[in-house]
Amino acid sequence: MISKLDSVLLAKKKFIFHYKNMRWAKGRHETYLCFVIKRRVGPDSLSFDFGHLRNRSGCHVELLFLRHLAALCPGLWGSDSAGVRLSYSITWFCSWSPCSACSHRLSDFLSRTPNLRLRIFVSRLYFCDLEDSVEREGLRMLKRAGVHITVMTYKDYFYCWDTFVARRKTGFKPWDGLQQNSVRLARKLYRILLPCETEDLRDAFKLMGL
DNA sequence: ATTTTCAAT
Repeated sequence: MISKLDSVLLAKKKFIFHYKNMRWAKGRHETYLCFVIKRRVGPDSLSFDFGHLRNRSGCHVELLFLRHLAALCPGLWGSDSAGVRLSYSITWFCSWSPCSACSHRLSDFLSRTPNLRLRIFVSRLYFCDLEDSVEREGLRMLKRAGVHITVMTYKDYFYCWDTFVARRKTGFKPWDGLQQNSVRLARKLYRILLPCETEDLRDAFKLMGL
Protein backbone atom coordinates (compact mmCIF):
# COMPACT_ATOMS: atom_id res chain seq x y z
CA MET A 1 0.00 0.00 0.00
CA ILE A 2 1.38 3.36 -0.98
CA SER A 3 1.02 6.18 1.46
CA LYS A 4 -1.54 8.80 0.64
CA LEU A 5 0.74 11.40 2.15
CA ASP A 6 3.63 11.11 -0.20
CA SER A 7 3.64 8.43 -2.82
CA VAL A 8 6.67 10.05 -4.42
CA LEU A 9 10.10 8.86 -3.46
CA LEU A 10 12.69 11.25 -2.06
CA ALA A 11 15.10 12.81 -4.53
CA LYS A 12 18.67 11.59 -4.17
CA LYS A 13 20.15 15.05 -3.60
CA LYS A 14 17.58 15.88 -0.95
CA PHE A 15 18.21 12.68 0.91
CA ILE A 16 21.97 13.19 0.92
CA PHE A 17 21.76 16.87 1.86
CA HIS A 18 19.34 16.42 4.72
CA TYR A 19 20.59 13.15 6.12
CA LYS A 20 24.30 13.90 5.96
CA ASN A 21 25.51 13.43 9.52
CA MET A 22 28.30 16.01 9.40
CA ARG A 23 29.14 17.97 12.51
CA TRP A 24 28.33 21.44 11.16
CA ALA A 25 25.20 20.84 9.16
CA LYS A 26 24.68 24.33 7.76
CA GLY A 27 21.42 25.25 6.11
CA ARG A 28 19.37 22.21 7.09
CA HIS A 29 16.34 24.32 7.83
CA GLU A 30 14.07 21.43 7.09
CA THR A 31 13.60 18.06 8.67
CA TYR A 32 12.68 14.87 6.87
CA LEU A 33 11.00 11.86 8.37
CA CYS A 34 10.99 8.54 6.51
CA PHE A 35 8.67 5.98 8.04
CA VAL A 36 7.74 2.32 7.84
CA ILE A 37 4.54 1.13 9.43
CA LYS A 38 3.96 -2.48 10.35
CA ARG A 39 0.81 -4.06 11.62
CA ARG A 40 1.33 -6.54 14.40
CA VAL A 41 -0.78 -9.63 13.95
CA GLY A 42 -0.09 -12.19 16.63
CA PRO A 43 3.61 -12.96 16.51
CA ASP A 44 3.96 -11.52 12.99
CA SER A 45 4.65 -8.00 11.83
CA LEU A 46 3.32 -7.26 8.40
CA SER A 47 4.58 -4.32 6.40
CA PHE A 48 1.67 -2.00 5.97
CA ASP A 49 2.81 1.36 4.68
CA PHE A 50 5.83 3.56 4.16
CA GLY A 51 6.66 7.05 2.98
CA HIS A 52 8.26 10.29 3.98
CA LEU A 53 7.23 13.67 5.34
CA ARG A 54 8.76 17.08 5.73
CA ASN A 55 8.01 19.81 8.24
CA ARG A 56 5.64 22.43 6.89
CA SER A 57 4.34 25.87 7.82
CA GLY A 58 5.87 26.02 11.25
CA CYS A 59 4.76 22.51 12.21
CA HIS A 60 7.52 20.12 13.17
CA VAL A 61 7.50 16.93 11.17
CA GLU A 62 6.84 14.71 14.20
CA LEU A 63 3.61 16.54 14.99
CA LEU A 64 2.67 16.45 11.34
CA PHE A 65 3.10 12.71 11.48
CA LEU A 66 0.87 12.46 14.54
CA ARG A 67 -1.79 14.45 12.73
CA HIS A 68 -1.84 11.88 9.94
CA LEU A 69 -1.67 8.90 12.25
CA ALA A 70 -5.35 8.02 12.13
CA ALA A 71 -5.16 7.69 8.35
CA LEU A 72 -1.86 5.82 8.48
CA CYS A 73 -2.92 3.32 11.13
CA PRO A 74 -6.59 2.44 10.70
CA GLY A 75 -8.03 0.75 13.77
CA LEU A 76 -5.36 2.08 16.10
CA TRP A 77 -8.16 3.47 18.25
CA GLY A 78 -11.46 1.73 18.70
CA SER A 79 -11.53 -1.69 17.10
CA ASP A 80 -11.94 -3.47 13.79
CA SER A 81 -15.02 -5.41 12.66
CA ALA A 82 -14.06 -8.40 14.80
CA GLY A 83 -13.87 -6.15 17.84
CA VAL A 84 -10.10 -6.33 18.00
CA ARG A 85 -7.92 -3.34 18.66
CA LEU A 86 -5.07 -3.31 16.16
CA SER A 87 -1.43 -2.95 17.11
CA TYR A 88 1.17 -1.16 15.03
CA SER A 89 4.91 -0.80 15.03
CA ILE A 90 6.37 2.33 13.50
CA THR A 91 10.00 2.88 12.63
CA TRP A 92 11.04 6.28 11.49
CA PHE A 93 14.29 7.79 10.31
CA CYS A 94 14.58 11.51 11.01
CA SER A 95 17.26 13.87 9.79
CA TRP A 96 17.16 15.73 13.15
CA SER A 97 16.35 14.29 16.55
CA PRO A 98 13.12 15.69 18.03
CA CYS A 99 12.99 19.01 19.89
CA SER A 100 11.87 18.96 23.50
CA ALA A 101 8.30 20.00 22.72
CA CYS A 102 7.91 17.18 20.20
CA SER A 103 9.44 14.71 22.64
CA HIS A 104 6.89 15.73 25.24
CA ARG A 105 4.01 15.43 22.83
CA LEU A 106 5.19 12.05 21.58
CA SER A 107 5.78 10.65 25.06
CA ASP A 108 2.37 11.82 26.16
CA PHE A 109 0.73 10.34 23.10
CA LEU A 110 2.49 7.00 23.39
CA SER A 111 1.65 6.63 27.05
CA ARG A 112 -2.00 6.84 26.06
CA THR A 113 -1.54 4.47 23.10
CA PRO A 114 0.03 1.25 24.37
CA ASN A 115 -0.84 -0.61 21.17
CA LEU A 116 1.64 1.53 19.23
CA ARG A 117 5.36 0.90 19.31
CA LEU A 118 7.80 3.49 18.06
CA ARG A 119 11.43 3.15 17.13
CA ILE A 120 13.32 6.29 16.13
CA PHE A 121 16.55 6.52 14.18
CA VAL A 122 18.15 9.95 13.93
CA SER A 123 20.86 11.24 11.68
CA ARG A 124 21.87 14.26 13.77
CA LEU A 125 21.15 15.44 17.32
CA TYR A 126 19.14 18.64 17.52
CA PHE A 127 20.39 21.19 20.09
CA CYS A 128 21.96 18.61 22.34
CA ASP A 129 25.32 20.28 22.98
CA LEU A 130 24.63 21.71 26.41
CA GLU A 131 24.56 19.32 29.32
CA ASP A 132 21.29 20.70 30.66
CA SER A 133 19.52 21.30 27.35
CA VAL A 134 15.80 20.64 27.32
CA GLU A 135 16.31 18.62 24.14
CA ARG A 136 18.47 16.15 26.06
CA GLU A 137 15.82 15.81 28.74
CA GLY A 138 13.20 15.30 26.02
CA LEU A 139 15.15 12.37 24.61
CA ARG A 140 15.34 10.80 28.07
CA MET A 141 11.61 11.25 28.44
CA LEU A 142 11.04 9.47 25.15
CA LYS A 143 13.18 6.62 26.35
CA ARG A 144 11.17 6.37 29.54
CA ALA A 145 8.05 6.25 27.36
CA GLY A 146 9.44 3.12 25.75
CA VAL A 147 10.81 4.61 22.54
CA HIS A 148 14.03 3.14 21.22
CA ILE A 149 16.16 6.01 19.94
CA THR A 150 19.24 5.17 17.92
CA VAL A 151 21.74 7.11 15.83
CA MET A 152 21.72 6.03 12.20
CA THR A 153 24.63 3.91 11.01
CA TYR A 154 25.77 2.93 7.54
CA LYS A 155 23.26 0.09 7.32
CA ASP A 156 20.41 2.45 8.21
CA TYR A 157 21.38 4.95 5.51
CA PHE A 158 21.70 2.05 3.09
CA TYR A 159 18.24 0.81 4.03
CA CYS A 160 16.72 4.28 3.68
CA TRP A 161 18.38 4.78 0.30
CA ASP A 162 16.92 1.48 -0.82
CA THR A 163 13.47 2.13 0.58
CA PHE A 164 12.68 5.84 0.37
CA VAL A 165 14.89 7.30 -2.36
CA ALA A 166 14.28 7.53 -6.10
CA ARG A 167 17.68 6.03 -6.80
CA ARG A 168 17.26 4.38 -10.21
CA LYS A 169 19.70 1.60 -9.63
CA THR A 170 22.28 3.99 -8.18
CA GLY A 171 23.90 2.36 -5.21
CA PHE A 172 24.25 4.22 -1.94
CA LYS A 173 27.51 6.11 -1.87
CA PRO A 174 28.52 7.03 1.68
CA TRP A 175 29.91 10.53 2.25
CA ASP A 176 33.25 11.24 3.86
CA GLY A 177 33.16 10.76 7.59
CA LEU A 178 29.82 8.94 7.72
CA GLN A 179 31.17 6.22 9.95
CA GLN A 180 33.15 8.47 12.32
CA ASN A 181 30.26 10.92 12.67
CA SER A 182 27.84 8.11 13.36
CA VAL A 183 30.08 6.67 16.07
CA ARG A 184 30.61 10.10 17.62
CA LEU A 185 26.88 10.83 17.70
CA ALA A 186 26.05 7.38 19.03
CA ARG A 187 28.44 7.94 21.93
CA LYS A 188 26.92 11.32 22.56
CA LEU A 189 23.40 9.89 22.57
CA TYR A 190 24.54 7.09 24.84
CA ARG A 191 25.83 9.61 27.35
CA ILE A 192 22.62 11.62 27.10
CA LEU A 193 20.46 8.60 27.84
CA LEU A 194 22.73 7.24 30.56
CA PRO A 195 21.10 9.04 33.54
CA CYS A 196 17.91 7.37 32.42
CA GLU A 197 19.49 3.96 32.95
CA THR A 198 20.67 4.79 36.45
CA GLU A 199 17.21 6.00 37.38
CA ASP A 200 15.78 2.75 36.10
CA LEU A 201 18.35 0.87 38.14
CA ARG A 202 17.45 2.81 41.26
CA ASP A 203 13.81 1.95 40.68
CA ALA A 204 14.75 -1.69 40.26
CA PHE A 205 16.74 -1.67 43.49
CA LYS A 206 13.88 -0.01 45.29
CA LEU A 207 11.54 -2.73 44.05
CA MET A 208 13.92 -5.35 45.38
CA GLY A 209 14.04 -3.58 48.71
CA LEU A 210 17.73 -2.76 48.49
C1' DA B 1 40.27 28.18 16.32
C1' DT B 2 35.77 27.81 14.84
C1' DT B 3 31.70 26.53 12.35
C1' DT B 4 24.98 24.41 13.08
C1' DT B 5 20.24 23.46 14.48
C1' DC B 6 12.05 21.77 12.07
C1' DA B 7 14.22 30.24 9.48
C1' DA B 8 13.54 34.68 8.51
C1' DT B 9 14.61 37.83 5.37
